[in-house]
Amino acid sequence: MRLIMARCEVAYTGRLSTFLPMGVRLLMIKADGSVQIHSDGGGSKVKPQNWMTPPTVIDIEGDPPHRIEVRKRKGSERLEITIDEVLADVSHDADVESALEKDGVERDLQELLAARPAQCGEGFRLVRREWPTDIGPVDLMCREPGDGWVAVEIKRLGTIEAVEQLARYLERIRLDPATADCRGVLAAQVIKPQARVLAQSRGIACVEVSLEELRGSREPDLQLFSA
Amino acid sequence: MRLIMARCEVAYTGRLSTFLPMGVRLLMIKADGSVQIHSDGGGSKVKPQNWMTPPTVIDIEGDPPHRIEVRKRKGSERLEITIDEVLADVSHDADVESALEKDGVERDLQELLAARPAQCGEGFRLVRREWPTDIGPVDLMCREPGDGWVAVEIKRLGTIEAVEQLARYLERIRLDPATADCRGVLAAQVIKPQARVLAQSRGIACVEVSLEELRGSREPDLQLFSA
DNA sequence: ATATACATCTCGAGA
DNA sequence: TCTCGAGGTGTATAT
Repeated sequence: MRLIMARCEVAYTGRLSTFLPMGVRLLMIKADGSVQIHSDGGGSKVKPQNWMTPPTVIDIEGDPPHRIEVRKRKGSERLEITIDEVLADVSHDADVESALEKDGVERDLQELLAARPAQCGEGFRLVRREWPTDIGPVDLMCREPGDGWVAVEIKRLGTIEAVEQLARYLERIRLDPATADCRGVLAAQVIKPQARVLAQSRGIACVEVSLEELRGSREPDLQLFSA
Repeated sequence: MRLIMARCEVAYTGRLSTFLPMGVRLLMIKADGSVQIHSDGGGSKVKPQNWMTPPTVIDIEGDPPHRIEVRKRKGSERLEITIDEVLADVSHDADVESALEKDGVERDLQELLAARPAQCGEGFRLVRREWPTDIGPVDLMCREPGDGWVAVEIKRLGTIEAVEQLARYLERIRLDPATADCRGVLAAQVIKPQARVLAQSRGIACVEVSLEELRGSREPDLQLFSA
């Protein structure tokens, strides 16, 4: 990783055109060929003001560098950095291996709910995860106590988009006479008020579920024995 | 801006939980209180492996630092950095003023199409930009040669979501008898194949528009005189 | 402060 | 290679 603190101006042309006037910024060039330009807050906070994702071709002219050109290996994007003054220029070997371990993403929620389908609705029994439709898989397909079908869409955050997505699935599922009666349930850790309203008008039920409670709860089968 | 190259491990708890095992990484602490941790490619390229957006409270323990704790000023997010070895630690004053000038974002596209509505469809005349509905404004409302209404949704990239959004607007617009016959047109620089298919089934027309051609074309009025 | 929509979104999985 | 969907999305704007 090469870090250059420099007074520079930056022009990007590609998906759109941008220009960043002369000023002091950090140029970060990673081993994978990605490049990013950071100011000290101001406009951008965590996002770089300019960047290019790999694969790239990087052309550094001069030592100390006075011009850096970054091009995408495929496509016509170009980042042109004109350097007035280099204040610092260091290289370090940083870690490239260890992966970030995540816990609590949508996948985890889906696994927990697949093991405890009754948390999505009274008496729900899981028929299958990732139930296929011709526009993609529904997260959970269950049956209610009366044997009616229920499609469950799982999200961390329940939005209007999630409701629309489930509505699209339901359209397809109901085309099959075998599942023509299928209901829809949106299960999420948090459900936005507007999503709730739209779900209501689309006849879709909403359930908020807590990761902690799911983790704490025993499996339904075990609860039977412990009761 | 403070840049620390360090062998460290990072634990984040908040919206979810993550853990990053010991390894050499760049810690970037900006003047605005934002913090980001970059590896040298690998998993993340342009995105930091961990980060926190301002406003934050940053607690740096030791000199050289052996532990850094970052907390959100509001909420319960926490980033805990345990440092084994500091390889470099420098501070610089980077630019915080100058704004990035952009050209070619959706706003620009909307302005150009508002001035040249016929690019969205033969003989379209603009009635108004940002036509209000009770769920948000439609980008352009036009009339066709036969005086029928057309709602135009403008995107840089035409996706399924864009089609659904326009479909929601059309639902509302058609509730008003005055505009019950309203058609829909999705105008974008690029339209995804799946979006095209969904648009077809929703009775929504698709138009791909080029920023360059829009810029190059004269206004319809001027073309009349030049012809 | 909250809600909404854009983004050079980025990034990974799957076909 | 392309397409689709998730993201600790981030970020700005309007309410």
